[in-house]
Amino acid sequence: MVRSPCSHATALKKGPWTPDEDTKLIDYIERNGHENWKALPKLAGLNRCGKSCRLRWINYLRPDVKRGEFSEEEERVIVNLHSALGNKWSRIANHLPGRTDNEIKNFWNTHIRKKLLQMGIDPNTHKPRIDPSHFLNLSQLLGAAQSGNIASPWNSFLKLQAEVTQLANIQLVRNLLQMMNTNTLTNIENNSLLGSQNPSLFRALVNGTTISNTKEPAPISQDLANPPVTPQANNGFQDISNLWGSCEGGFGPEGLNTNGNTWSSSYGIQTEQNPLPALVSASTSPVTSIVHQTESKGDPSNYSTTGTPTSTIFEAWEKLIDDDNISSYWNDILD
DNA sequence: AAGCGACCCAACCGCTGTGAG
DNA sequence: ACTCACAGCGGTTGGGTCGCT
Repeated sequence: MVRSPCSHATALKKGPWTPDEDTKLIDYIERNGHENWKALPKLAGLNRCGKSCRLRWINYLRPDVKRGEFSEEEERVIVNLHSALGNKWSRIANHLPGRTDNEIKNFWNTHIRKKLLQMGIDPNTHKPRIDPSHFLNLSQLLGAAQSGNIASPWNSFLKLQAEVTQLANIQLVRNLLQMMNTNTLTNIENNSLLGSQNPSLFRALVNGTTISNTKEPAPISQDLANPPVTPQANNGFQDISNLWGSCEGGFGPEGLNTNGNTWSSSYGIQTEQNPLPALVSASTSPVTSIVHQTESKGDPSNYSTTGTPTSTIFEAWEKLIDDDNISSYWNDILD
């Protein structure tokens, strides 16, 4: 392996760049360009290696570098792209004019990563950090609740309400996971998603509908068709899928789920309609209350531009998790 | 005000990809 | 086919800054 000249050129200066060095580098590149980074420092009168000059120019001195805080839109794009591309910072940076891979990488590690972790989402897999055993416990709880002795109409109502609430919560988890595993594979690098928040994506979250690309037949790149997926993440997905299958039976034939579709056993893209019916009324579920708030705004396209409190996946999660009524419930699932 | 730890980010390091010879 | 040199990428580091005690 050929080592970088910088690694053994100890006579060359390292560390932070001085304003004088910056000026020299800018002046030279503006006059002569940067076709040969190796030769550039000597020609520009800099005691730096070419690699260092290149990095300084690309990450800081380039005139089109955008400085300052990342916007919410940029953050959203980064998350969407990262969910499909992984730590391909350079490719992500291609979609954010003026932002460098280094800057995006730093922003991810210092801000987004923490944010995702706080929300109970694994920043590597973009899936909720779920211990399958918790889901088993939940399944058992639901089964026990359903098989409990119903002593009175009031008791029956309370049980039904609890079940409906939990069903709605589970459906949100399901929609999130489905969306993360479907939408990101089919829509990333598609301008309809990157340019602004995708209304379909949010509808999928709140309604349980599956994103499809019927309006956007843009070809899927090879990377997106075969995204990097860790075996561990895949297993977790299957576990949840299986669990959901068991929950379907548990909720009975009263119309809560009658379609019979099941999750794909892998990261295959589901193109059929969502097997789940519409959620129950908003008054009975904290989840559907979120849905209700948003849908009441009318045109789904409004979700993206008005900055409503539930306009992103993150915010939907945050709202849900922050709700005192169900915080303990989510802690069980997400912690 | 001082000490300390957490955080941020520019820069470095080491590796891979690629093209020329 | 092979070697070499360079560009580019992603992970990591360390110095500066900030906030808390």
